[in-house]
Amino acid sequence: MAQGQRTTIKDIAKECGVSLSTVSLVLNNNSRISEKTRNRVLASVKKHGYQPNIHARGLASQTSEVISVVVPHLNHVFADIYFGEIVSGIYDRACDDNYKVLLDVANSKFVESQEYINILKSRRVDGMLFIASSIEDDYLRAFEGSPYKFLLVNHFFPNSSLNFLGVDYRDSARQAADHLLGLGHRNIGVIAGTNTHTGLAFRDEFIARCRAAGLDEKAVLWEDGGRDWSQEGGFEATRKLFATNPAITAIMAGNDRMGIGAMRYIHTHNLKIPEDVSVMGVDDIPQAKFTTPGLTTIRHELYQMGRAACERLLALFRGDISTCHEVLPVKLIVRESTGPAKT
Amino acid sequence: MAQGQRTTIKDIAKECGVSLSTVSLVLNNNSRISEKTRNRVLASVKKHGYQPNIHARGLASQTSEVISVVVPHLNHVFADIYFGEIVSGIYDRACDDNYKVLLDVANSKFVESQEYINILKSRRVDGMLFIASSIEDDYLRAFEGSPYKFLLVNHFFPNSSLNFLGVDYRDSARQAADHLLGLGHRNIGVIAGTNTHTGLAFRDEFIARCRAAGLDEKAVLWEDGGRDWSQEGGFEATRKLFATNPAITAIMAGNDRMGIGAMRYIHTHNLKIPEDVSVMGVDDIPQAKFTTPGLTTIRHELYQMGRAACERLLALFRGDISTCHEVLPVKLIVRESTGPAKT
DNA sequence: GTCCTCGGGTGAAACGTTCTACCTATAGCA
DNA sequence: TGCTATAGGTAGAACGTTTCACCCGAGGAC
Repeated sequence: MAQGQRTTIKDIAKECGVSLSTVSLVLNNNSRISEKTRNRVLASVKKHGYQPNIHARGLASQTSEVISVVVPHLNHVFADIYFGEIVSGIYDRACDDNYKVLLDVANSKFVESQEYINILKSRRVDGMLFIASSIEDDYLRAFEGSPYKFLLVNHFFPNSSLNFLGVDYRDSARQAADHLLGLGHRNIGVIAGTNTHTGLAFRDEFIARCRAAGLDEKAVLWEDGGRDWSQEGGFEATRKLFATNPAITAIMAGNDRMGIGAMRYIHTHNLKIPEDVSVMGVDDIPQAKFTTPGLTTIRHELYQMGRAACERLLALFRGDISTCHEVLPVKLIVRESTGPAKT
Repeated sequence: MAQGQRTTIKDIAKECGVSLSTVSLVLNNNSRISEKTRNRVLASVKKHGYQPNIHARGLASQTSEVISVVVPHLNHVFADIYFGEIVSGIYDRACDDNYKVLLDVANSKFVESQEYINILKSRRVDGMLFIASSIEDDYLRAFEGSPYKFLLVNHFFPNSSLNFLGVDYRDSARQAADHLLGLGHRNIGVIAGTNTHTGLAFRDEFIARCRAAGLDEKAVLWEDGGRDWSQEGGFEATRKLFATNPAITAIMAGNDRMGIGAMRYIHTHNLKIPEDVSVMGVDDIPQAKFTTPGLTTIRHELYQMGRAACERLLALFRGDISTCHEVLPVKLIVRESTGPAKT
């Protein structure tokens, strides 16, 4: 295993008495080479444990077979289940096609040094999947009309032609609103994530649906859950909502974690779920099933979304498609945290 | 942004009327070049948004400035908080030195095609951090005495010289045992992760400590928590433990998730924590603080471990060190899930 | 016998850097 | 004057592939 010089294509060629081209063609499964020669080459390759130099290959072929996944700059972001589920989907799909996945975090260095474009210019990666989702990430508009392969995951920019794939947040909001309204709730508090366009879309559609059902401005309040959509943020937002309207009988959280924070607030104030207050989340993370009571939520198939996003990026590489603007369906999951409104 | 040919060092050289070497030296901050020329070149670089081709650079310099992080083949592994915390630490440290992080999963393809070594041979990465931790990953012993830069993270092989860095699981076990014994517990159930050497070390040291305190074989039982150390596994193991010894007053879980599963089992059987049964975990994941009651645990600084592991790998690159066998300290975190044994 | 085709293979340019060895002009010094 | 040192810069080999254009020989068609 320890050797001074690594084996190169030249060594293989010499040993087999063929040209470099022949070895290269064999390695790339080109049918020009006869069975006999092919086997001789392959045997030699195996014998030496030869592996093509990735840089030489990338230089000559102008591709890297690597994709970059960009996540936002949050504390310990890779420990976040939301991003983790998506990344898992991306990885698995990429792996199927022998693509590698490179990590990137959209921190200030990444933005200021324009790493987001340099990584493509330098050919380090063939394309990017951008999960980092903030309404502030406006620099991405630079990709409009660019030749680079690029896809936003569960995130979009209004009035932009950037490729994206995500779940249908507006339908999500409608299903959630209909569920709570159907249970008779007339005083609802919304905990919104306001730093993404999808979060805003969810909030606005949810409120619009409630208004359409006859709830007035005071009957459906919203509060910001904070920029990291955390349990703590949900806890705090719930406090504020109850302070403004003590008659609230349902809390709609923009994601499950904030929903769990809301449950915690409600429990610590000796209210019963769902008898006194119903709570809903969004995403259906595994934890949602294990809360007491189980959390009613709208399932967003994050893993599948990751897979699909990666699939579309690969399709862009292949030229099978040239744009992508796609939303995936969502599904209401009723558990025990929602029930008829207290009368 | 859209151009036919990307700018190369040649374009810059031509525009500035200097040689390729000069441009290259400027880009690598070599002091040979005068301030004047340097500025001229840098201006041109900036103007064209020039970025060196990563493959050309890698080919010439024989490095890639990329490290690979290998995690085990679990379902949706990147959504796992344990690995997520470590990966976050690794990423942040790598980022400080402008290294990139590539993901790998130790699935059957990875093992059978010997990707673990090919990725190094092909120069795709300069080194590897192996978080994938199973006693079955014996193929890694192939790295003993190899020239490749390689480090096991929170994982070790007995009787092996492989580099590693992790926390001190034996000390962890001693602190946990002393805490429970000190509270008067004399019937203890251990939920162990048995598919890692660290998990086995924890179990064995914990039991040894209890025996040393006078507990006999029946008084300290252990049960396997399953290969993914999950909440469900902890739940099921707890059931078995109580079936064997209904007198148990304390459960020691090999990680927090299994501990949370244990708590769930205990709650659903109308026992009180800690009045009837004390429960302890290991790791101190953020969730441990939010359980009811809060989970007593041994804090393993996973993020810091990731950072440290990456730091050591970089030190191996630089040649500052040539081996690494290091354990990090752990700390008992007492919350409300443990209390005096019921008499 | 000549021309075509085609299977199987080769030669060498191209990809875009890094880096060593070398060059030149000028200054300093005895 | 001749010698050395040095600052500033250059030429070109090397890195290890891919791939296009080309070659050769054999078989078939006419």
